[in-house]
Amino acid sequence: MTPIKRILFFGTPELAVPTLAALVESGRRPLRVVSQPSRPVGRGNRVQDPPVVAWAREHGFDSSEILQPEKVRDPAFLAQIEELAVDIAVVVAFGQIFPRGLLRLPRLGCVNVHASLLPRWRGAAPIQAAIAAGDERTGVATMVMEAGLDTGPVLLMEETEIGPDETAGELSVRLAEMGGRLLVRTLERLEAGDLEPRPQETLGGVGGEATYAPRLTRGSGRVDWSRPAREIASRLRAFTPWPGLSAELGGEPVKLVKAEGLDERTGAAPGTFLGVRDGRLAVAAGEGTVLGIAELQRPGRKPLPAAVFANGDRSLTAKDGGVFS
RNA sequence: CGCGGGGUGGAGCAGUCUGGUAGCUCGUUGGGCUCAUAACCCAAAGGUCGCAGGUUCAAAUCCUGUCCCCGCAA
Repeated sequence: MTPIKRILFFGTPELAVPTLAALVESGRRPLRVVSQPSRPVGRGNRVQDPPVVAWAREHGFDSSEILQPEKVRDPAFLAQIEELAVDIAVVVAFGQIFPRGLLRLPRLGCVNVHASLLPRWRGAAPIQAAIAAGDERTGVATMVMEAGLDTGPVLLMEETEIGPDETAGELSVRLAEMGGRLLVRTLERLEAGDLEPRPQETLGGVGGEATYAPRLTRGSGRVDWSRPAREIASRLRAFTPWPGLSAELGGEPVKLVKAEGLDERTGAAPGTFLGVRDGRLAVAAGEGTVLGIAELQRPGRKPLPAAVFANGDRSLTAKDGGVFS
């Protein structure tokens, strides 16, 4: 028995909130909640607290318990942490790389909640990467952090299926909840002393080979019409709700909001608009496949069901129009 | 004063730069065709062009102000 009482929580976005909530609900209220600094965000450039900070404030954490260091490797911040003499640090989607010094500070080290079946999809965007790659299963893992990014030994891992129509946004919500519960179980078992960290190389390929999921870039992804429809649809789900996937029609950008592969073949050039099928725009994709776009959006406009979009959009009916690129 | 898009009949849009009393697709209503139809044909109804003011012989269109909606700042 090694009681784990003195806990530090590191997290920033919405994705991290359920984990913090699970900690608090399980009676392990962190000593401090650490997030990225509040920055001017949103229309009008107003300063907004990150979701984790907002949640903490609403749940009884006062300002002295919330830390928002510009850089965690700042000596003053590290000294502050050292003084707290914590047992463990819990990290989920924090957004800054931990220096070695910080990794060593907690008595039991730092535990990260990562949304993939390690060692598959290490890195910043594991959820999106899994969907984009067409994976049927993914999960969450708790692991002991070490200097390499997401390379540390795994404590617990839990799998789940990726729904055929599930978007990254939807899957994130589920995994965040799962991650919170998994973390609590991890702490319980660490406390009980019956949990051995397993190096990722010894996991027997649960998550497959080690792969890396790079941070998604700002700005929308671009449809590659030469790819099969199913692949385009997977990428779309992975990039929903952010950063989105767009194409060009009639010289203007269009964002795909919802699409799927159709049971239809065509000899038409990729990108060619084939007509409306059951409320979807059928567009030729790679290898003779056909993509069915159910919902799409013009810049500055709201998302429209394909049938409605087709009524107003002239590019589709123009003599030489009707080609996506 | 962070950057940008938009507000035109019930829905989605064009028209605004190069002022001249409003157009397209869908929907709605009536009629026709058909064994029948969400299909097709014909016809009709429906808009103070966000709001206010200004310029003009004339403003959806130009100018000024104002309200509202939305995207981005990863």
